[in-house]
Amino acid sequence: MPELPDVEVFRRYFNSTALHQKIERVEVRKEKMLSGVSPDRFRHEPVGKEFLETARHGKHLFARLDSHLWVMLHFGMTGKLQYYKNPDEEPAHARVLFHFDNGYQLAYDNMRMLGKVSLVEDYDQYIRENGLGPDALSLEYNDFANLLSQKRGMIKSAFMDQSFIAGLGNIYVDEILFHCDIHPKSQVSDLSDDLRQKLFDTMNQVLETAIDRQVNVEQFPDDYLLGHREPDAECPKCGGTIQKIKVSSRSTYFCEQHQKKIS
DNA sequence: AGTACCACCTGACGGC
DNA sequence: TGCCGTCAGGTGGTAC
Repeated sequence: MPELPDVEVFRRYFNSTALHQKIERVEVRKEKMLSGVSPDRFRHEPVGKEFLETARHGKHLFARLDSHLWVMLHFGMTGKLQYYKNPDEEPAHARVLFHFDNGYQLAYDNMRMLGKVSLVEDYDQYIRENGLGPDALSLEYNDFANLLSQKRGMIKSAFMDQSFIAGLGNIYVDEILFHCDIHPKSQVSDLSDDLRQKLFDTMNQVLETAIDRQVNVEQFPDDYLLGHREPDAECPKCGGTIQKIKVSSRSTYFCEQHQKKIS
């Protein structure tokens, strides 16, 4: 799941559950999930502290413990959070757990373990060092247009590139291009000013809609591609046929009828 | 700089 | 039933 909207929903969930609870113990079940911090330090440093606030940049979630100490959570393809008291509510692949003194625990669950968990001292420096571009939802149009004008290659590849814009992934890039009537293999350099504006507006609209609906596919508007991601499905916008292709080796769905290559 | 491919992991599903 | 290939909403490295 976790693209920007999912991570934003996780962040709000974190805020309404684990914030301001005193940490009694940190359990690291899969040390491989940790990055840039020793298991020993990660187990001990948060103890006695509480999470004071959260922040999100792209698909990265940060929870602040101190003025210069954040826990960073990245969810890969299968990560999620669960806050619970009763042990039988523990998710199936809990890899790291924060135990609070109210008897609850926050589990970082990640079946495929493709994500990472870290301790970060300098938030801005972390974003810089990890080559993350500006967050997709905090971008002004002028900056967006400037970035695009310096970018080359296929549109889908560009929007998937986290160093270009942080937060979009396979699903939401397809969704945005679907609503802009743009073929995913179109070249960035072929975009008109009007299309740039449309891409920007659509990006914001799609991300905000997904967050607003809690990333619950059932509640997405009827004309969204999500929910019709299968070959030969009927396009919910124009009745055309949904095609499946590979773009930079990722499965890509689009409507062959209304998404034409710009040239 | 862009692209193509492999690798990291686990699990679900379809075909034989 | 069991084995096998393929696929999955992410990212990092490497080679052309």
